[in-house]
Amino acid sequence: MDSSPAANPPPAEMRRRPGGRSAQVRGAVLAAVRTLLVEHGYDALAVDTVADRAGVHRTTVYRRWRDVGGLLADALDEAADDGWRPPDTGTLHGDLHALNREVADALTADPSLSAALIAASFRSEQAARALRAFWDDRYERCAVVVHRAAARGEIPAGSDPRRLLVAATAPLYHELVLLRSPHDDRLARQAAGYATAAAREGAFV
Amino acid sequence: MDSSPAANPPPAEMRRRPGGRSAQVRGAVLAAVRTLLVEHGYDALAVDTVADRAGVHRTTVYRRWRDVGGLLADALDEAADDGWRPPDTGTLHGDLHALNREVADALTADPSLSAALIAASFRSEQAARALRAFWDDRYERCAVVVHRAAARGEIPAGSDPRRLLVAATAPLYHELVLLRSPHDDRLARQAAGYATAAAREGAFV
DNA sequence: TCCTTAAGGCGACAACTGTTGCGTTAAGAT
DNA sequence: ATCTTAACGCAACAGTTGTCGCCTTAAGGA
Repeated sequence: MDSSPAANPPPAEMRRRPGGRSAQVRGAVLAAVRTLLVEHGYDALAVDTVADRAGVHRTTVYRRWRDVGGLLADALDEAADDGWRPPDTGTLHGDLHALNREVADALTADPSLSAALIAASFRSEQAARALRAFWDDRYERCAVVVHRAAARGEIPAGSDPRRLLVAATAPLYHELVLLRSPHDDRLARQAAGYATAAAREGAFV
Repeated sequence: MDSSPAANPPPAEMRRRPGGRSAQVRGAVLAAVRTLLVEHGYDALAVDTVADRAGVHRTTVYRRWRDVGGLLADALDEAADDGWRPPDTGTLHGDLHALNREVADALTADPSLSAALIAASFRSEQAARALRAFWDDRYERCAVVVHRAAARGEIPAGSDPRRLLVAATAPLYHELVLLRSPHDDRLARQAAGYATAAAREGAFV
């Protein structure tokens, strides 16, 4: 490749040794994580298995990612930069319902990255941090849903977006993740429903 | 049903060999579980550690409880028969707030049995089942809170107790368990608040 | 081209997890 | 008092998880 002596601008925003072996290893390992997760679900995600599949030595994975949670966290970070945008259906209830449907789909997908990360977050500090960052980002992006509703006059101005959004989505997480209830679209709709009702009453100002 | 020739009344409700060695072993093991959980938290709850503390052989624990989740599940079953009753403050909001305070206390206790069980439920089917049964029981007992509110005319008759209770408690679980937010009594109060508001609007009928 | 040095490869290791076969104990029945 | 048998104790075992020290590789700078 180009080995020009002068004017050697760093190719990307990555420091250290950008295009080198490290990057290749990281790519191979994260690819292995994704593949194994899709093929065999969370249970297949042992550090050994991932290293094996990536053609990399165990110790390398242990040193760079520490545990399965670290692997998932890194994989999530890479995936979080998608240009996801919240739904815009024209009503608060419609937006929240659509949002809850997305949440339900993510949680009940066959090998669910979300579910895997939640499980991992109880065993790995890295995974817990990544999950929290992911959710913070999502709630941030969703704030516009609440602002639009306020602008339309559906709910009082000054309603706290995060609290409203948590109120709308939490029952779904509670049923699907903690109580392991079977998935039912009524859950998504009803949760959106009473969050909307409470918001109209000014419960989030 | 009973086809025993002579009247042979079973001494207690436990079958098999009630007062014998099995019962002693079970008692010792569950006591060890409680002790270790209080002293060192969930992390100290390895099968080996429990067996050691109980003065019982490892294999015995593995055969009877299978894993840590099984131990926690059994410990929870024993503890679930306390005569717990929901608060009765005179208003729906007061009851829900008091309830949420109890939930928050249970979740933020230093070594929290609840938190340990939630974590274990992701790794053990037994623990997941026990936790679900525990919650079902609690929601059942709490239904009276909703019925009283309806009787007082605070909320429409026919409001679904379970859905209302989930709506009131889920945001708390979401913040404390999933998002790991720092504990703040406002969480408990606000969640009780908008569940009450939505209930008044008839969102749970 | 050569040098420096993170990062990766390798093997050994200890600790933990879970299972199996077999002998022993003791609860409850005759 | 004796018998039967479920449950326990025991030891050996295999598989997994995570760490360590040491050597080798190759990226990037001179």
